[in-house]
Amino acid sequence: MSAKLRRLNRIKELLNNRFISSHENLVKILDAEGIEVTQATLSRDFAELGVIRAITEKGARYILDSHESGKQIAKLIGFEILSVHNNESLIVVRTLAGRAQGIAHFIDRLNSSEILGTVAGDDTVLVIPSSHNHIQNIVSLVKKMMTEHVG
Amino acid sequence: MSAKLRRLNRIKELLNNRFISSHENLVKILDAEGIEVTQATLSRDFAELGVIRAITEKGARYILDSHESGKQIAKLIGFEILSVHNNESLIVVRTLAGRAQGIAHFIDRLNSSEILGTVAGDDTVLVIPSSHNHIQNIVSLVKKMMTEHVG
DNA sequence: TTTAAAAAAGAATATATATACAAAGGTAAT
DNA sequence: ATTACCTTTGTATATATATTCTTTTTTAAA
Repeated sequence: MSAKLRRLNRIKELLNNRFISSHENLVKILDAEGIEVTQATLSRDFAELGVIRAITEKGARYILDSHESGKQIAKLIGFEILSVHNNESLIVVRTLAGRAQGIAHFIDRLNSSEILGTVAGDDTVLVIPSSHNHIQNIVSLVKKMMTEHVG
Repeated sequence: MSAKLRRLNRIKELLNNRFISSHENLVKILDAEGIEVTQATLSRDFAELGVIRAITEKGARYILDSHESGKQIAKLIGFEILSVHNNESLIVVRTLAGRAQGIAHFIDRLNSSEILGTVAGDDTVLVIPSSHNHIQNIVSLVKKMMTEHVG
């Protein structure tokens, strides 16, 4: 993986988990992690990632754009799953932008025989059941996992 | 109604209907309408209204942070869809390389109850229907969207 | 109406972000 | 390895936004 890609991924994580108030703010956080970058580069990265700036009570906050509004996202803390739904053949788990891979990994490790596998995009995880009969069980399982971990 | 309230209402309208790229940009538009205001005041108004700034291909755009505003953002994504097909359980949308995330995002923002979610790779978007019965409707929806926005 | 307090707004400026340009780094073909 | 090209980045700076300080306007009570 290229240095840039690594940086972009880390930026996504930080935007989801911390209150990033300015480019310079993020420059320092990344620097402390050994990722050296200038404000100018972050300006470009933000454009590339589709980052938006919301004005909050605590000043500006940079967040990843997703299907939720800026304010809603800004309020979210920790690794939350937004929803779990299904149709006749699949289960769809919605998460925050950039979180899907992690959630999918977590689901994989449940090692359930009822789950054939998962496919993760950026903010959506597809769970493929080993049989349509297992769909409700899997939905329950994921919802339970969600409450246990979000508390 | 106070002058300030009148201004705030007009600002909301303008943010919804026009591409506002900066405070100064809006200062001029308002001035042309006989509403005199400085950049500093708009800075305060934007904070009060919860305006957010999105970085688009055409530069910054200021939008209201509301559920409606998501649709505004979506309109900004320029894209081309190459094909829309389906089987008994899924819809597959093919796009140009690198465009899938944007298309998926756009489809998400349609906020259709018939769509559970999307998963995007590089040039392919998987659309998961909330029921198999909705597949034809979704195909039509996406095709309509395609002609409206690419035409 | 006068007055005191609060709210709103402007001017100047501090702070923050985007970009032009140059340089460095990477890639593919020869 | 060399060339030509494309991408990425930094530096310096232009552009844009937020804030401090001050003045003006509005509001409410007497």
